[in-house]
Amino acid sequence: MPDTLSQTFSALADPTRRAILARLRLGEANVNQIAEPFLTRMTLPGVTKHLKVLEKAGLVTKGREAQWRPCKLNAEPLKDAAEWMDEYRVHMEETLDRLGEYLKTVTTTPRTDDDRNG
Amino acid sequence: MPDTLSQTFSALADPTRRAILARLRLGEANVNQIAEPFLTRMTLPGVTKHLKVLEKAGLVTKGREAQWRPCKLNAEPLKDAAEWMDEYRVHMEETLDRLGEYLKTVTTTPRTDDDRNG
DNA sequence: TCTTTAATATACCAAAGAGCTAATTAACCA
DNA sequence: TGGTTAATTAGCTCTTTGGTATATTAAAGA
Repeated sequence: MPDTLSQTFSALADPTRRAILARLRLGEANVNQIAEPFLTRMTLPGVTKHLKVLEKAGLVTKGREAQWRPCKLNAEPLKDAAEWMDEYRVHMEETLDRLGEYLKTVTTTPRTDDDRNG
Repeated sequence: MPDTLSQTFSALADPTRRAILARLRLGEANVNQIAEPFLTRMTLPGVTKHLKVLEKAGLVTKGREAQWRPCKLNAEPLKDAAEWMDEYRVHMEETLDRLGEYLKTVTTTPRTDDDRNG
C-alpha cells in the first residue's frame, strides 16, 4: 500500500521510470526533454504519468518556470531502500561462500575407511 | 515488463513479501511457518501467491521434502538491484552536502557591522 | 484403506497500472 | 485578441495484482 518503501520500490519497478531517473542524473530537464527519447514507444501523456509516479514517490521534484516544468532528481527516498538492501549484502555473497565451504569440505575432510579401501 | 531488474524491484514493492524475505534471512522455513505471522491478515493461499512472486523473481527457492516445501532465501538477484542503486549513492548524500555547504556559508561568512554592533 | 497434514490450483472479484486519444489549461508571443 | 508551445486532465481500454473461498493433489500415518 502506501508505505514509503513499497512506493519507492514500486516506482523503480519500471524501465521507463528508471531511465527517466538516469536522465535526471545528468541534470534538470523539462518534461518534453525527458520524454523525447521515449516518444517512439509512448506518448507524452504516458511519460507525464510516469513522472507523476516518480513525483509521488518523492524521487523527482517538479518546479515551474513559465510554461515549463523543470524536473529534478531527488535521490533521498533511495536511502531507505538502499538501507533495506544493505541488510542482505551478506546474503548476496552467500553463493560464493557456499562454494568456499564446499571446497573446504572436499579438500579437508579426513578420508574414511571406504576412501582408503574401496 | 519482465526484465530482471523490474521483476526484482516489483517483488520488493510489497511489505508482506519483504517480511517473508526478512523471515528467510533467519533460515529455511516451510510455507506454513512462513505464513504463520500473516494468517491474521491473510489466508494461506494468499501467502502462497506472494511466495510464487518471490520465486519467479528468483529471490526464493523452494525445495521438496515429503509434503513440505522448505523455502530458502536467494539474495543473488538483489546484486543487480544494489548495483543499480549504487549509481545514485552520490545523489543520496546531496541533501547532506547541501546542508554542509549551507553550514559552511553561515559559519565562515565574515561578520557584518550589524553582527558586531547589535 | 482412510484420515490428516501441507501445499497448490481454480475460479472469481475489485482495485490499480499502463497505455491511448482527445480535450483543456496556462503561459508566452505576434 | 488569437495562435503557439508546454504540459496536464479526462475518459476510456486492457492487463496485472492482491485477495478471497473452495476444491484438489500428494505424502504420511493410523
